[in-house]
Amino acid sequence: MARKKNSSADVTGPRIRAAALRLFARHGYAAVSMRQIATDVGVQAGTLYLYTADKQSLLFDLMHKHMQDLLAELDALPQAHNPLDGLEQFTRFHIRFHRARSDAVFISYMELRNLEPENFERIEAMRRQYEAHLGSLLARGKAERVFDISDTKLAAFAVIAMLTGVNTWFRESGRLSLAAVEDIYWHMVRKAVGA
Amino acid sequence: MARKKNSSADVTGPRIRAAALRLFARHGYAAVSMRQIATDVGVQAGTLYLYTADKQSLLFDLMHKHMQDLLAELDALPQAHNPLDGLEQFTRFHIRFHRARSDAVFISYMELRNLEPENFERIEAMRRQYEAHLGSLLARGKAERVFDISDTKLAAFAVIAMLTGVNTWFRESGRLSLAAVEDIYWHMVRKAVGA
DNA sequence: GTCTATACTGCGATAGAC
DNA sequence: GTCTATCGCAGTATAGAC
Repeated sequence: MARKKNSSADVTGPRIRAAALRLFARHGYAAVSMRQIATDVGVQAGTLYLYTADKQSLLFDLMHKHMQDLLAELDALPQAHNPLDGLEQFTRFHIRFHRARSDAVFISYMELRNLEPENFERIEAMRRQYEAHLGSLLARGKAERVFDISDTKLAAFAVIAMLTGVNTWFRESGRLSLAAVEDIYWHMVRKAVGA
Repeated sequence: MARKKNSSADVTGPRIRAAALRLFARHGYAAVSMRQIATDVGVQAGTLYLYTADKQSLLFDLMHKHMQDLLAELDALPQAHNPLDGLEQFTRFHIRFHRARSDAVFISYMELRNLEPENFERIEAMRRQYEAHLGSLLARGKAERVFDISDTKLAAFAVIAMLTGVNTWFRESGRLSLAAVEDIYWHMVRKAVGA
Protein backbone atom coordinates (compact mmCIF):
# COMPACT_ATOMS: atom_id res chain seq x y z
CA MET A 1 0.00 0.00 0.00
CA ALA A 2 1.16 3.43 -0.86
CA ARG A 3 1.10 4.57 2.70
CA LYS A 4 1.95 8.24 2.91
CA LYS A 5 5.67 8.44 3.44
CA ASN A 6 6.75 10.08 6.63
CA SER A 7 8.95 12.65 4.93
CA SER A 8 9.20 15.01 7.86
CA ALA A 9 12.95 14.50 7.89
CA ASP A 10 13.20 16.07 4.45
CA VAL A 11 11.02 19.06 5.16
CA THR A 12 11.81 19.94 8.76
CA GLY A 13 15.03 21.72 7.83
CA PRO A 14 13.39 24.03 5.28
CA ARG A 15 10.47 24.59 7.62
CA ILE A 16 12.84 25.68 10.36
CA ARG A 17 14.54 28.14 8.04
CA ALA A 18 11.20 29.49 6.82
CA ALA A 19 9.96 30.00 10.37
CA ALA A 20 13.21 31.65 11.43
CA LEU A 21 13.08 33.95 8.40
CA ARG A 22 9.59 35.13 9.20
CA LEU A 23 10.14 35.49 12.93
CA PHE A 24 13.51 37.25 12.60
CA ALA A 25 11.99 39.68 10.11
CA ARG A 26 9.00 40.36 12.30
CA HIS A 27 10.59 40.67 15.72
CA GLY A 28 14.34 40.83 15.17
CA TYR A 29 17.02 38.20 15.64
CA ALA A 30 17.79 39.04 19.26
CA ALA A 31 14.14 39.11 20.24
CA VAL A 32 13.33 35.68 18.85
CA SER A 33 14.10 32.59 20.92
CA MET A 34 14.95 29.14 19.66
CA ARG A 35 11.88 27.94 21.57
CA GLN A 36 9.64 30.29 19.55
CA ILE A 37 11.05 28.96 16.28
CA ALA A 38 10.55 25.39 17.46
CA THR A 39 6.96 26.08 18.51
CA ASP A 40 6.23 27.68 15.15
CA VAL A 41 7.55 24.62 13.32
CA GLY A 42 5.83 22.21 15.70
CA VAL A 43 8.89 20.52 17.19
CA GLN A 44 10.71 20.75 20.50
CA ALA A 45 13.58 23.18 20.97
CA GLY A 46 16.21 20.48 21.08
CA THR A 47 15.23 19.25 17.62
CA LEU A 48 16.44 22.48 16.02
CA TYR A 49 20.00 21.51 16.85
CA LEU A 50 19.77 18.56 14.47
CA TYR A 51 19.49 21.08 11.63
CA THR A 52 21.62 23.99 12.69
CA ALA A 53 24.78 24.27 14.75
CA ASP A 54 23.42 27.24 16.69
CA LYS A 55 21.28 30.35 16.40
CA GLN A 56 24.03 32.37 14.74
CA SER A 57 24.41 29.82 11.92
CA LEU A 58 20.69 29.99 11.32
CA LEU A 59 20.89 33.75 10.80
CA PHE A 60 24.00 33.58 8.66
CA ASP A 61 22.60 30.82 6.43
CA LEU A 62 19.47 32.86 5.75
CA MET A 63 21.42 35.96 4.83
CA HIS A 64 24.01 34.08 2.82
CA LYS A 65 21.40 32.26 0.74
CA HIS A 66 19.60 35.54 0.12
CA MET A 67 22.74 37.23 -1.18
CA GLN A 68 23.65 34.19 -3.27
CA ASP A 69 20.20 34.23 -4.90
CA LEU A 70 20.48 37.97 -5.51
CA LEU A 71 23.84 37.69 -7.26
CA ALA A 72 22.80 34.58 -9.19
CA GLU A 73 19.62 36.18 -10.55
CA LEU A 74 21.51 39.35 -11.38
CA ASP A 75 24.00 37.31 -13.39
CA ALA A 76 21.18 35.47 -15.12
CA LEU A 77 19.69 38.67 -16.58
CA PRO A 78 20.01 38.86 -20.37
CA GLN A 79 22.86 40.98 -21.63
CA ALA A 80 21.72 44.57 -22.22
CA HIS A 81 22.68 46.25 -25.48
CA ASN A 82 23.55 49.59 -23.95
CA PRO A 83 23.90 51.24 -20.51
CA LEU A 84 20.43 52.79 -20.62
CA ASP A 85 18.74 49.43 -21.25
CA GLY A 86 20.99 47.89 -18.63
CA LEU A 87 19.97 50.48 -16.05
CA GLU A 88 16.29 49.98 -16.78
CA GLN A 89 16.73 46.24 -16.45
CA PHE A 90 18.58 46.67 -13.17
CA THR A 91 15.95 49.04 -11.80
CA ARG A 92 13.05 46.72 -12.55
CA PHE A 93 14.95 43.66 -11.38
CA HIS A 94 15.90 45.28 -8.08
CA ILE A 95 12.34 46.34 -7.28
CA ARG A 96 10.83 42.99 -8.24
CA PHE A 97 13.44 40.83 -6.53
CA HIS A 98 13.39 42.81 -3.29
CA ARG A 99 9.62 42.97 -3.20
CA ALA A 100 9.27 39.22 -3.62
CA ARG A 101 11.57 38.53 -0.67
CA SER A 102 10.84 41.35 1.72
CA ASP A 103 11.54 39.27 4.82
CA ALA A 104 14.99 38.23 3.63
CA VAL A 105 15.75 41.78 2.49
CA PHE A 106 14.73 43.19 5.84
CA ILE A 107 16.92 40.73 7.72
CA SER A 108 19.88 41.23 5.42
CA TYR A 109 19.84 44.97 6.05
CA MET A 110 18.84 45.02 9.72
CA GLU A 111 20.61 42.11 11.30
CA LEU A 112 24.11 42.75 9.97
CA ARG A 113 25.17 43.93 13.40
CA ASN A 114 24.18 40.57 14.90
CA LEU A 115 26.61 38.68 12.70
CA GLU A 116 29.93 37.57 14.10
CA PRO A 117 32.79 39.51 12.43
CA GLU A 118 33.80 36.77 10.02
CA ASN A 119 30.22 36.18 8.88
CA PHE A 120 29.66 39.93 8.59
CA GLU A 121 32.64 40.28 6.27
CA ARG A 122 31.36 37.53 3.96
CA ILE A 123 27.93 39.14 3.61
CA GLU A 124 29.38 42.61 3.14
CA ALA A 125 31.64 41.37 0.35
CA MET A 126 28.60 40.04 -1.49
CA ARG A 127 26.78 43.32 -1.07
CA ARG A 128 29.77 45.23 -2.42
CA GLN A 129 29.74 42.92 -5.42
CA TYR A 130 26.12 43.86 -6.10
CA GLU A 131 26.86 47.57 -5.77
CA ALA A 132 29.88 47.18 -8.04
CA HIS A 133 27.68 45.71 -10.77
CA LEU A 134 25.54 48.84 -10.81
CA GLY A 135 28.66 50.99 -10.44
CA SER A 136 30.28 49.61 -13.57
CA LEU A 137 27.02 50.00 -15.47
CA LEU A 138 26.89 53.66 -14.50
CA ALA A 139 30.58 54.14 -15.28
CA ARG A 140 30.10 52.70 -18.76
CA GLY A 141 27.18 55.03 -19.41
CA LYS A 142 29.16 57.96 -18.13
CA ALA A 143 32.10 57.13 -20.41
CA GLU A 144 29.74 56.90 -23.38
CA ARG A 145 28.21 60.23 -22.35
CA VAL A 146 24.68 58.81 -22.14
CA PHE A 147 24.61 59.45 -18.38
CA ASP A 148 25.35 62.73 -16.65
CA ILE A 149 26.85 61.66 -13.31
CA SER A 150 29.37 63.50 -11.19
CA ASP A 151 30.28 60.60 -8.89
CA THR A 152 29.67 57.01 -9.99
CA LYS A 153 29.89 55.45 -6.53
CA LEU A 154 27.48 57.93 -4.97
CA ALA A 155 25.08 57.56 -7.85
CA ALA A 156 25.06 53.79 -7.31
CA PHE A 157 24.39 54.22 -3.59
CA ALA A 158 21.64 56.72 -4.31
CA VAL A 159 19.89 54.52 -6.86
CA ILE A 160 20.01 51.43 -4.65
CA ALA A 161 18.77 53.30 -1.57
CA MET A 162 15.95 54.85 -3.56
CA LEU A 163 14.84 51.51 -5.01
CA THR A 164 15.15 49.53 -1.80
CA GLY A 165 12.97 52.14 -0.14
CA VAL A 166 9.98 50.80 -2.06
CA ASN A 167 9.84 47.92 0.39
CA THR A 168 9.13 50.25 3.31
CA TRP A 169 5.81 51.49 1.96
CA PHE A 170 4.59 49.27 -0.88
CA ARG A 171 1.48 47.20 -0.14
CA GLU A 172 -0.11 44.76 -2.57
CA SER A 173 -3.51 46.23 -1.69
CA GLY A 174 -2.38 49.81 -2.29
CA ARG A 175 -3.22 52.42 -4.87
CA LEU A 176 -0.56 51.32 -7.37
CA SER A 177 0.42 47.97 -8.87
CA LEU A 178 4.05 46.91 -8.64
CA ALA A 179 4.32 47.33 -12.42
CA ALA A 180 3.16 50.93 -12.11
CA VAL A 181 5.64 51.55 -9.31
CA GLU A 182 8.41 50.10 -11.48
CA ASP A 183 7.53 52.52 -14.26
CA ILE A 184 7.47 55.55 -11.98
CA TYR A 185 10.76 54.67 -10.31
CA TRP A 186 12.41 53.93 -13.63
CA HIS A 187 11.54 57.40 -14.84
CA MET A 188 12.94 58.93 -11.66
CA VAL A 189 16.14 56.89 -11.88
CA ARG A 190 16.54 57.74 -15.53
CA LYS A 191 16.24 61.43 -14.87
CA ALA A 192 18.45 61.27 -11.77
CA VAL A 193 21.38 59.96 -13.83
CA GLY A 194 20.73 62.56 -16.50
CA ALA A 195 19.74 60.13 -19.26
CA MET B 1 34.62 76.60 50.40
CA ALA B 2 33.38 76.10 46.86
CA ARG B 3 33.41 72.37 47.13
CA LYS B 4 32.44 70.77 43.87
CA LYS B 5 28.73 70.18 44.05
CA ASN B 6 27.65 66.57 43.79
CA SER B 7 25.31 67.16 40.89
CA SER B 8 25.03 63.54 39.85
CA ALA B 9 21.27 63.72 40.35
CA ASP B 10 20.98 66.27 37.58
CA VAL B 11 23.12 64.46 35.05
CA THR B 12 22.38 60.80 35.67
CA GLY B 13 19.14 60.92 33.67
CA PRO B 14 20.74 62.37 30.53
CA ARG B 15 23.71 60.06 30.91
CA ILE B 16 21.36 57.07 30.98
CA ARG B 17 19.62 58.21 27.82
CA ALA B 18 22.94 58.84 26.08
CA ALA B 19 24.22 55.39 27.00
CA ALA B 20 20.97 53.74 25.91
CA LEU B 21 21.05 55.62 22.60
CA ARG B 22 24.56 54.47 21.80
CA LEU B 23 24.05 50.89 22.94
CA PHE B 24 20.68 50.47 21.22
CA ALA B 25 22.15 51.81 17.99
CA ARG B 26 25.19 49.57 18.21
CA HIS B 27 23.62 46.27 19.29
CA GLY B 28 19.87 46.67 18.94
CA TYR B 29 17.20 47.25 21.56
CA ALA B 30 16.47 43.59 22.22
CA ALA B 31 20.14 42.68 22.52
CA VAL B 32 20.97 45.34 25.11
CA SER B 33 20.26 44.61 28.77
CA MET B 34 19.41 47.10 31.47
CA ARG B 35 22.51 45.83 33.26
CA GLN B 36 24.69 46.84 30.31
CA ILE B 37 23.22 50.33 30.27
CA ALA B 38 23.75 50.67 34.01
CA THR B 39 27.35 49.49 33.75
CA ASP B 40 28.01 51.94 30.95
CA VAL B 41 26.68 54.82 33.05
CA GLY B 42 28.44 53.61 36.16
CA VAL B 43 25.42 52.91 38.38
CA GLN B 44 23.67 49.75 39.51
CA ALA B 45 20.83 48.30 37.46
CA GLY B 46 18.18 49.19 40.01
CA THR B 47 19.10 52.87 39.79
CA LEU B 48 17.85 53.07 36.19
CA TYR B 49 14.30 52.64 37.42
CA LEU B 50 14.50 55.96 39.22
CA TYR B 51 14.73 57.62 35.79
CA THR B 52 12.61 55.47 33.54
CA ALA B 53 9.48 53.43 34.09
CA ASP B 54 10.86 50.52 32.11
CA LYS B 55 13.00 49.60 29.12
CA GLN B 56 10.21 50.31 26.63
CA SER B 57 9.81 53.88 27.88
CA LEU B 58 13.52 54.41 27.46
CA LEU B 59 13.29 53.42 23.79
CA PHE B 60 10.15 55.42 23.13
CA ASP B 61 11.54 58.57 24.79
CA LEU B 62 14.66 58.43 22.62
CA MET B 63 12.66 58.05 19.42
CA HIS B 64 10.06 60.62 20.39
CA LYS B 65 12.65 63.26 21.21
CA HIS B 66 14.42 62.56 17.93
CA MET B 67 11.26 63.04 15.91
CA GLN B 68 10.35 66.17 17.90
CA ASP B 69 13.76 67.67 17.18
CA LEU B 70 13.46 66.77 13.51
CA LEU B 71 10.08 68.46 13.10
CA ALA B 72 11.11 71.47 15.18
CA GLU B 73 14.26 72.11 13.15
CA LEU B 74 12.35 71.61 9.92
CA ASP B 75 9.84 74.24 11.04
CA ALA B 76 12.65 76.59 12.01
CA LEU B 77 14.10 76.68 8.49
CA PRO B 78 13.73 80.07 6.82
CA GLN B 79 10.83 80.38 4.41
CA ALA B 80 11.95 79.51 0.87
CA HIS B 81 10.93 81.82 -1.96
CA ASN B 82 10.08 79.07 -4.42
CA PRO B 83 9.76 75.28 -4.57
CA LEU B 84 13.21 74.81 -6.08
CA ASP B 85 14.91 76.71 -3.26
CA GLY B 86 12.70 74.88 -0.79
CA LEU B 87 13.75 71.52 -2.15
CA GLU B 88 17.42 72.42 -2.03
CA GLN B 89 17.01 73.59 1.53
CA PHE B 90 15.21 70.38 2.47
CA THR B 91 17.85 68.21 0.81
CA ARG B 92 20.75 69.87 2.60
CA PHE B 93 18.87 69.97 5.90
CA HIS B 94 17.97 66.28 5.73
CA ILE B 95 21.53 65.16 5.03
CA ARG B 96 23.05 67.39 7.72
CA PHE B 97 20.47 66.66 10.42
CA HIS B 98 20.56 62.91 9.87
CA ARG B 99 24.33 62.78 9.69
CA ALA B 100 24.68 64.66 12.98
CA ARG B 101 22.46 62.18 14.80
CA SER B 102 23.20 58.88 13.14
CA ASP B 103 22.53 56.85 16.29
CA ALA B 104 19.07 58.32 16.81
CA VAL B 105 18.27 57.95 13.11
CA PHE B 106 19.33 54.33 13.13
CA ILE B 107 17.18 53.56 16.15
CA SER B 108 14.19 55.46 14.81
CA TYR B 109 14.21 53.42 11.61
CA MET B 110 15.27 50.02 12.96
CA GLU B 111 13.53 49.68 16.29
CA LEU B 112 10.02 50.62 15.23
CA ARG B 113 8.98 47.00 15.51
CA ASN B 114 10.02 46.94 19.15
CA LEU B 115 7.57 49.69 20.06
CA GLU B 116 4.28 48.79 21.64
CA PRO B 117 1.38 49.53 19.25
CA GLU B 118 0.35 52.81 20.85
CA ASN B 119 3.92 54.12 20.91
CA PHE B 120 4.45 52.93 17.35
CA GLU B 121 1.46 54.89 16.15
CA ARG B 122 2.71 58.12 17.74
CA ILE B 123 6.13 57.85 16.09
CA GLU B 124 4.65 56.90 12.73
CA ALA B 125 2.36 59.93 12.80
CA MET B 126 5.38 62.17 13.25
CA ARG B 127 7.20 60.50 10.38
CA ARG B 128 4.17 60.97 8.14
CA GLN B 129 4.19 64.65 9.08
CA TYR B 130 7.79 64.94 7.92
CA GLU B 131 7.02 63.16 4.65
CA ALA B 132 3.98 65.36 4.14
CA HIS B 133 6.14 68.47 4.39
CA LEU B 134 8.27 67.30 1.47
CA GLY B 135 5.15 66.08 -0.31
CA SER B 136 3.49 69.49 -0.27
CA LEU B 137 6.71 71.12 -1.41
CA LEU B 138 6.84 68.78 -4.39
CA ALA B 139 3.13 69.27 -5.10
CA ARG B 140 3.59 73.04 -5.16
CA GLY B 141 6.48 72.73 -7.59
CA LYS B 142 4.48 70.38 -9.76
CA ALA B 143 1.53 72.78 -9.87
CA GLU B 144 3.84 75.62 -10.85
CA ARG B 145 5.37 73.37 -13.50
CA VAL B 146 8.90 73.77 -12.16
CA PHE B 147 9.02 70.07 -11.27
CA ASP B 148 8.28 67.16 -13.58
CA ILE B 149 6.83 64.52 -11.26
CA SER B 150 4.32 61.81 -12.09
CA ASP B 151 3.46 60.85 -8.49
CA THR B 152 4.08 63.28 -5.64
CA LYS B 153 3.94 60.71 -2.85
CA LEU B 154 6.33 58.33 -4.53
CA ALA B 155 8.70 61.15 -5.36
CA ALA B 156 8.77 62.14 -1.69
CA PHE B 157 9.48 58.55 -0.62
CA ALA B 158 12.20 58.25 -3.22
CA VAL B 159 13.94 61.47 -2.23
CA ILE B 160 13.87 60.68 1.48
CA ALA B 161 15.13 57.12 0.96
CA MET B 162 17.91 58.34 -1.25
CA LEU B 163 19.03 61.02 1.21
CA THR B 164 18.77 58.85 4.30
CA GLY B 165 20.96 56.31 2.52
CA VAL B 166 23.93 58.63 2.97
CA ASN B 167 24.12 57.51 6.58
CA THR B 168 24.86 53.92 5.60
CA TRP B 169 28.14 54.68 3.87
CA PHE B 170 29.35 58.19 4.78
CA ARG B 171 32.48 58.35 6.94
CA GLU B 172 34.07 61.55 8.21
CA SER B 173 37.46 60.20 7.15
CA GLY B 174 36.30 59.33 3.65
CA ARG B 175 37.07 60.67 0.21
CA LEU B 176 34.39 63.38 0.28
CA SER B 177 33.42 66.07 2.77
CA LEU B 178 29.81 66.24 3.87
CA ALA B 179 29.48 69.56 2.00
CA ALA B 180 30.63 67.86 -1.21
CA VAL B 181 28.18 65.01 -0.63
CA GLU B 182 25.40 67.55 -0.13
CA ASP B 183 26.21 69.17 -3.45
CA ILE B 184 26.28 65.88 -5.35
CA TYR B 185 23.02 64.67 -3.84
CA TRP B 186 21.33 67.98 -4.44
CA HIS B 187 22.16 67.74 -8.13
CA MET B 188 20.78 64.20 -8.27
CA VAL B 189 17.59 65.19 -6.44
CA ARG B 190 17.13 68.19 -8.67
CA LYS B 191 17.42 66.11 -11.81
CA ALA B 192 15.24 63.33 -10.40
CA VAL B 193 12.31 65.72 -9.95
CA GLY B 194 12.91 67.15 -13.40
CA ALA B 195 13.88 70.65 -12.28
C1' DG C 1 20.05 58.75 45.21
C1' DT C 2 22.36 54.70 45.09
C1' DC C 3 23.40 50.39 46.84
C1' DT C 4 22.93 45.07 47.68
C1' DA C 5 20.18 41.25 47.28
C1' DT C 6 16.84 38.70 45.19
C1' DA C 7 12.32 37.08 43.01
C1' DC C 8 10.91 35.24 38.96
C1' DT C 9 11.10 34.17 34.22
C1' DG C 10 13.12 32.80 30.12
C1' DC C 11 17.32 31.98 27.48
C1' DG C 12 20.70 28.69 24.50
C1' DA C 13 22.26 24.41 24.48
C1' DT C 14 22.90 19.39 25.80
C1' DA C 15 21.98 14.45 27.57
C1' DG C 16 19.75 10.49 27.22
C1' DA C 17 15.17 7.91 26.79
C1' DC C 18 12.22 6.13 23.22
C1' DG D 1 14.20 11.88 14.42
C1' DT D 2 11.95 13.66 18.15
C1' DC D 3 10.96 13.76 22.84
C1' DT D 4 11.48 15.10 28.02
C1' DA D 5 14.30 16.93 31.37
C1' DT D 6 17.72 19.77 32.87
C1' DC D 7 22.10 22.70 33.37
C1' DG D 8 23.89 27.14 33.93
C1' DC D 9 23.26 31.64 33.05
C1' DA D 10 21.16 36.21 31.98
C1' DG D 11 17.01 38.87 31.56
C1' DT D 12 13.63 42.68 33.81
C1' DA D 13 12.15 44.50 37.69
C1' DT D 14 11.52 45.23 42.77
C1' DA D 15 12.39 45.52 48.02
C1' DG D 16 14.65 47.42 51.52
C1' DA D 17 19.18 48.90 53.74
C1' DC D 18 22.08 52.93 53.99
